[in-house]
Amino acid sequence: MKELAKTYDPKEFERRIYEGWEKDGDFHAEIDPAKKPFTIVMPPPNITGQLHMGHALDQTLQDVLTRWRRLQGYAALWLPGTDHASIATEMRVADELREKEGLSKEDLGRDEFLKRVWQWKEIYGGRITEQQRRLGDSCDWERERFTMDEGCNKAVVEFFVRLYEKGLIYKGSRLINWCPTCGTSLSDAEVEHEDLNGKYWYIRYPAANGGEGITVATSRPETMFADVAIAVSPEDERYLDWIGKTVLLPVIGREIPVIADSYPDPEKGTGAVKITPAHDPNDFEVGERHGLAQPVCIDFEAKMTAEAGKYEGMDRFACRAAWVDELTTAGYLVKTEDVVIPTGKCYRCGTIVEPMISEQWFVKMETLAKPAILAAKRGELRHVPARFEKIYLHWLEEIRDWCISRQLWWGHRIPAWTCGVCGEIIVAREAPEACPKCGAGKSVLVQDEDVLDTWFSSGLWPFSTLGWPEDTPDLRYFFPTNVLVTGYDIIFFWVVRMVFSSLEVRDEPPFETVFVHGLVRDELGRKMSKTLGNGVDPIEVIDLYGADALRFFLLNGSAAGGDMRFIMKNVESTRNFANKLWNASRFVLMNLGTGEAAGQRDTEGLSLCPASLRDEDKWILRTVEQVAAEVTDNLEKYELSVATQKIYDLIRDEYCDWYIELVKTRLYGEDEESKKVCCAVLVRVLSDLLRLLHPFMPFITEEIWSYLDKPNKLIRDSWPTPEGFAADSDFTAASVRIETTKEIVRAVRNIRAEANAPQAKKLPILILFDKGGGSGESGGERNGENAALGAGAAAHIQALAGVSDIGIVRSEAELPGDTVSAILKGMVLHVPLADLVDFAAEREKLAKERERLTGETQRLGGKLNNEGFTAKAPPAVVDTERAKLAAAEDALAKVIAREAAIREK
RNA sequence: GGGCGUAUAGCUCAGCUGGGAGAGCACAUGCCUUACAAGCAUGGGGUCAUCGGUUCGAGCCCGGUUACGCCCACCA
Repeated sequence: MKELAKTYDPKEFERRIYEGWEKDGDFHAEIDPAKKPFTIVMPPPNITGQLHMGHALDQTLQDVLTRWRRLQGYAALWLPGTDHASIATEMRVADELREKEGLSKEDLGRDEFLKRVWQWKEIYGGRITEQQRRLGDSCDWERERFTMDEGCNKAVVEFFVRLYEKGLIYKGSRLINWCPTCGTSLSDAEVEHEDLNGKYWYIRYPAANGGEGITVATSRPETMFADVAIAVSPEDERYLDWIGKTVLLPVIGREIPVIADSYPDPEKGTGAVKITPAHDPNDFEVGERHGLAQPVCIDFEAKMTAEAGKYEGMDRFACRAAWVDELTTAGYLVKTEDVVIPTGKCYRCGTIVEPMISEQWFVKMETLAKPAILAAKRGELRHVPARFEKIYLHWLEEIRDWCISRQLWWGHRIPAWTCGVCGEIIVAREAPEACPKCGAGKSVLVQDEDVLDTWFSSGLWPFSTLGWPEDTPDLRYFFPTNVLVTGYDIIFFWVVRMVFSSLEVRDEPPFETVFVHGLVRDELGRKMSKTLGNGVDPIEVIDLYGADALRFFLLNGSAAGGDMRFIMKNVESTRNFANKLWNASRFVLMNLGTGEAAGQRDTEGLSLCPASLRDEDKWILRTVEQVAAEVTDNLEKYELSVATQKIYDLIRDEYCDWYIELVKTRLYGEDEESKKVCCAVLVRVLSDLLRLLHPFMPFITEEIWSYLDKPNKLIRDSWPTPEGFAADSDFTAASVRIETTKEIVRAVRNIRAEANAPQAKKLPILILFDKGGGSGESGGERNGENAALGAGAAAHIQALAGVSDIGIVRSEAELPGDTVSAILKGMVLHVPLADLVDFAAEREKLAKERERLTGETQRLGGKLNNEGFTAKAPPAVVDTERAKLAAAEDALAKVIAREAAIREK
């Protein structure tokens, strides 16, 4: 006979359970016309490294949703994969190459370098999927994808060509963000802004005719070498006379015009702005408007060009210092001002980005963004929590053309060829055989060296992974997907791109819901990062406490898109919860084991004949059903942490602390029939609890389930469905009786603890029922009293509260003098404690209680006398308040009576 | 310069569409009760940041203030 081990040891079974699922294909989603599909496409982790705690949260949320829907009978597909992460991976591999072999990627050459990256991908990609297995991810590994696999590559090329053919992709020379360290262009999203301490240098540009000239402020004096004009506002009276005249670049002596443009703001700086089209986005636009030249004084390595004269070859910042010195000496520096400068930095390496003019490929955003904005506004795309829609819309409304070419090797090569003879650009799905314009042969057609922004391919992820551009069965069945789970930090990087890409080729959003979660921070609330070294490895936590405990902890703390702190010690409590369930199950199994064949352990199917059920059985069945309904509702609303909490309470409080305790007298008793019934209920309820908990704690639930001799595995079983217990008046009445019993037990325990009565000593109790309380039956008070408590109540109270005898008294007069009392609904409970009774303390307690109840009755009375309340509040609320008042008045009367009774003691 | 979030028990945080505040940890007391000391029982502890408004009624809705945090942004 199988027994659960004495201690919960997740290491013992988590791997085994996972291997079993995988081996049996339990994660595989079959297309089934009889079932509804449920699809989540996993945000592909970068192959740059390993999963961190944020991934663990992200993955757990997705796994909960997937497992839950799978239990509900959906064809649930969670499609996994990894991202090639063009720039990030290339940097990592190049770093490794430099450190280990002292080689640059150029030393290796493109082909050889790419081989190395593919090797890296094998190692790190495998490491990531291994971590996902440890977490318990129930994703369909048979459908695993990679953003650079054949199918995804095909999708990227197809998408590129289509956009190009529609005129939505163009090649042009424009001002882009350039990272001198990574040696590539960047999209706007890849630039992070940071406020740095800097200066404004006020520099005088003398008039060409030898006059005083114009003073301008600049934070970047080193760009002066590429100045082509001074711009002023046409409405700025100070400079009206200057328009059309010229000034000289100080020291350099080059003559530049003063032009009028709408860009300068008279309120800012000196009102006059130096114009450097090649190194500033605003100036670039001004330059375009006025047809100005675009001299370049900083090159792609952030060094000064020949334009800077003697500074040629100098680093841009070194040049700045030297140049300011020279200007100062020459008397052109008017003043300086300390100021914070918002500075753009490369999101990968932190280098200050240099705006550069460069020929790049761009996606025209305006036409693509519009439908994506509409989809959200029409509600075809829902954000949870809703406030994140603002971030999404804001980004789309502000969006500018997207620079998609990168001067890198690792990524999707741009499907464009240039004809060496006539210069024609050919964009095609496959390498062209000849130039369509001049007919030149293949040998002179050169493919663009650049690769695409990594987000270009991830934007296609929800459908490229399902087979697009082919019209596959998977695509037809599983697309559009149901929900996208992601952190708020990549909404604009990624979510918007998936939406407009999908709208472009599929004419519908790629998912119904974007479920947004927050970041996992360290114990001090700081972002976990490599540089701080404060990251916690999920695997480390799993090794210590188990994957289930980690998952439950993450879920519990991940409410409503907010950030959460990861506190290692607190994972202990969820591990302890798992241990609790483990032991409760062990207890149930031990009791089932007695004298029964192993094959009969699954007593769930035993008909639960209502007549044979006791109050506590009905109560727990009803409670579980209610909570199951609530949990289902919470999951539908993506309130995962609320659901987690409810299941926790149900298992811990109701099942373990109450039901199992209530049932022990029967299990240890002589009544075999009753024993059988409660065993059936124990197993039945345990089964439902395991079903409810499985999405959250998949391992332990599957492991325990395996001891229940069920016909199938839990992962493929079903979600609990209501059977009408909650609505059954018989079950409801039984539940009320159990709640009363619990009240009495708690009251006795309280009295015992407060009075310091020995734990082991059995105490008698006396119950003074309210006059007429619970009666109404012809048999008189006695029957009414029994009805209030139920047949099994006495045994329950005796067992759980350490009570010897339960006496019923009719009046205060029948009581012994030395009791401690508790005022309960419909009764006063007395515990005779003889010399242990502290009447002074008792009076104090009662006085306090009287005060509280007096306040409460006044408050409620006032409320109910207020016509505004009775007229306007919903009837149900008024009824509740009336009942509360009645209860409070009743309790108050009893308190006063009790006070009177012990006044002389 | 815009936008957003958070402020609730000593700590970390819940609190669903407004009807007198909860959990975990910590703390105190008593228990080796035959599933569990990774446990059981009991208890103490909160003018729900602040000011004002709406309402019969506000932790929750509205406005102001303060503190901390985040995001976006091409201002010399």
